[in-house]
Amino acid sequence: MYVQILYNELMVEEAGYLRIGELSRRTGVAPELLRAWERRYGLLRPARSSGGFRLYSHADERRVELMRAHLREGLAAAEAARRAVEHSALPDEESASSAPELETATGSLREALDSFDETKSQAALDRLLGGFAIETVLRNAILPYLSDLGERWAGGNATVAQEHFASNVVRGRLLGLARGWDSGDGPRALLACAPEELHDLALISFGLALRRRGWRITFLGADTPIDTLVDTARQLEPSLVVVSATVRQRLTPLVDTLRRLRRQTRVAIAGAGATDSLAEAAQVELLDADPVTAAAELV
Amino acid sequence: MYVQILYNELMVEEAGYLRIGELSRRTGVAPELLRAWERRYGLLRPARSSGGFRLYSHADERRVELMRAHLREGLAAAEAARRAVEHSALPDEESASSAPELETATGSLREALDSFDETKSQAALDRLLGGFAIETVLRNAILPYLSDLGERWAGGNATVAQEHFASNVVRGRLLGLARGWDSGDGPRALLACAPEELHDLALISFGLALRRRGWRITFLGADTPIDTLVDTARQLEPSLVVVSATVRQRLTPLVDTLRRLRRQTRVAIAGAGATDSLAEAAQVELLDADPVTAAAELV
DNA sequence: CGGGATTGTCCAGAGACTGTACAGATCACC
DNA sequence: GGTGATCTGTACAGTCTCTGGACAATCCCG
Repeated sequence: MYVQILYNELMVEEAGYLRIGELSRRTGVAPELLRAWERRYGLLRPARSSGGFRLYSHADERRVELMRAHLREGLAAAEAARRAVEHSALPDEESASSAPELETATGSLREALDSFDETKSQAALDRLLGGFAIETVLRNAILPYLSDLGERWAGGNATVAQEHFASNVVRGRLLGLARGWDSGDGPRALLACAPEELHDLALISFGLALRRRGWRITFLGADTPIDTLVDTARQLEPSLVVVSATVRQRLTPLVDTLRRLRRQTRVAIAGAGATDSLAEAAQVELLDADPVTAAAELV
Repeated sequence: MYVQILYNELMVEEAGYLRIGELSRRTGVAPELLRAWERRYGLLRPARSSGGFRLYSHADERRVELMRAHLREGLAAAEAARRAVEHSALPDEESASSAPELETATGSLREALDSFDETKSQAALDRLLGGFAIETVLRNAILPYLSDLGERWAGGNATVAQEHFASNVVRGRLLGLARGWDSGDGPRALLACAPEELHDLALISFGLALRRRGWRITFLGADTPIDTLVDTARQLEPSLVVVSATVRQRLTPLVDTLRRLRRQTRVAIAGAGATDSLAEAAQVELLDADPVTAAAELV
């Protein structure tokens, strides 16, 4: 199923569909500048319409976002572009023969994690992260594997130890990618799991996806008491606070506090435990898509 | 081995990327002075853009930080530069004269973590891990900081959020160092925190220290149910199982199970919650030193 | 204390880097 | 056919950086 989704996305990407004005509006970068970046640094490789208009893909849009993020960090334009190009796999690289490769690598990741083989797991993650954009890896490999593992556990076909082992390998890797995610001058997001909630990987994924869009992330992690979250929000004055939980019960007691917090900051709840009615009761936003999509929709 | 890894890392990131203005902003050293330090002491060896602009690498940035630290200590500029160059060329050198440097870097780590500054924290960790053996960093910087943070929290001088934030930064870093720690052909250790126990950093530290002595590590992490630990021990047949907890109560219910597990494997308990009487009751070993020392004494 | 060495700062003129602007032509769509 | 968007190519201004040397404050040592 995920492979199918990937294919569809890639088709759309390959088809190219944004003209320069629309890309400019979305990214806030002047058309002249977009052309200059293309000419000078090869940042973008738009397809062309029959009449010669540039047609940009999702990947192009992402590259512009990356470029802007790097500029905010203070890098020179030439260097920012070099990194943006390097860091986001070229669309043809990611599409042509790679959907099977994605599937293969995901398969070996699953196998390695299931059998407590850390070294092989890291190698599989290397292949994934080396060949695909991080959003792709999260959405198509890591997150599906984790939720599948949860289901297998519920069905008695996986152990808690496997889940713990896999979580720690993945957590280390994701936190490694998170390095420096609080730098720059984008809006700041404060992320925390609800009290008693120990599943932080989806929240880290969300942070990474948000980071790619220029946000600054402050991550408090699992089992964060609501009082200290409120205090920290007051101290850091983030543009957004996200509280995540896998089950409803862990969010229910927070409703009143979140509603109060809502008066000073934008607040959202996320995770399988975040329901429509809870969001309504607390008068906060609901992030109900997968972490990568949620980050994309947030902007 | 770790030195080798570090070297490789430095090689990879050797590519220049910061222009002089940005390096100046980041380090707080005027551009003129940066050029003067390069000209007079050879402190920096920036690459050049095609047009002749200096392009500095991470290593250069670190050298400037080192230089500044030495200047703050009162060294003359020439001497400070000499040390900065020498030290950054030999990251594993732990001379007597570097104790102040260890202290300085630990200070900036504390400051950065306390104020939710992830980027600065990582930079401080870079300096620590670049300049000292990992055991030194764990024993003299990271673990003391964490226990101090715990005490400050108990005394009302630190928040849970600070503890959570710091834990996640450090956890990401340590798990990054843990990469591949299950490979090789040494004896295998299976590490887990007791049920409900969420503090896993000391246990990770212990795993890293053990790894340096040739062990293979399988890490299950926080809040591991005892049943799945026993199952996994049966499956992996490790040479040693370690269960860790910060308070006694989390180990007490495990005594009987551990005694049974003892019949098939060597077992130890660790952490502040592991007491003499518990170890005796369960007939298992007691690791009561700090993680690094405990690993050294285990052999 | 005096004199030399050290060290942080400053400058001018030239060139590099980068965002923006414009002219004249073409394209897309009603 | 008209209107708005986009095309190419070039130009330009503002900012940053370069080199090489000068200079004043400070330090060190006899």
